[in-house]
Amino acid sequence: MPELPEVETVVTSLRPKVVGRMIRAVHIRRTDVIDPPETDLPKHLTGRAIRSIDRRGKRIIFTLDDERASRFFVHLGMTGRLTMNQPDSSAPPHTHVEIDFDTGRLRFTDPRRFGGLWWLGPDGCADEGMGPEPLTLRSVELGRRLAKTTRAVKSALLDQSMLAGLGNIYVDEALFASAIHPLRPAHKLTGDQVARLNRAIKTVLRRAIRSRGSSLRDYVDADGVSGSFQNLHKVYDRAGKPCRKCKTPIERIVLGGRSTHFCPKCQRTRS
DNA sequence: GTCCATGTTCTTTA
DNA sequence: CTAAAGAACATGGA
Repeated sequence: MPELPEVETVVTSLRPKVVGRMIRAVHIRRTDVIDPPETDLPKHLTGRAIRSIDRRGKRIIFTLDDERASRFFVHLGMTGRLTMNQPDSSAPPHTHVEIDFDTGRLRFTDPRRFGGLWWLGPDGCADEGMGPEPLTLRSVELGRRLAKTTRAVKSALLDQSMLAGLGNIYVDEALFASAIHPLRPAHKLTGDQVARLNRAIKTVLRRAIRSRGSSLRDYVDADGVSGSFQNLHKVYDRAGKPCRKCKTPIERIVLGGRSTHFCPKCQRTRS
């Protein structure tokens, strides 16, 4: 479900509800979504206030208002939700963690449990294994990174240590917007193609954020509201439908085990 | 029953 | 040794 635009939307919708608020209680309903496993989350969080909430890649980072700036982050995996609810409201199925504020109950639910909560501790840093942020990345730096691998550009862009925050939807959309074939080896992109790709990534992500993300199945923001960018997808989940630019049927292939959508006419630079 | 799914990580292969 | 490809994880919907 959640890629950079969805996570950004969760963060901005959650921020005014939790920043500056005191944590009154923490309920762990499944310990195996917490990492490290022995973390005593209620001990760390109860009585502390939230200083800030930020996004890094697909991670939602909470910084506590203690003198040591303790941190944890939530990753939504495929089906995770982070929503603010009425105090004392009862938990729906697959609720794993609840954090109570005076103003409401923050709830992490995740049926597939690919997501979780990671305790980072004092001065914790959520950057490990994360590539640069795509919204501020310069074209030369993207090119420098892509030149280091022979993998298909689609697979390279999905790698969070290459670039942090893109997932299957937005990689397909960005490759279409820059007219690059997903199978093209990353190191073979021309300078012009890298520049186009870098621009396309930013444009697609900004538009998706403006639409509050794509809701294909599970995704909602902190208020439980769906996004609408799925209506503006040009290739993702449109196999067999006419390309919005040239009417050629959109193709679907499997690349690295992931469904991959592209227009065979608009995205011809294959090798 | 089958296949598929917005993500990550571990294992296997080259 | 490293990079790349593949499998695995858990659940629900079509």
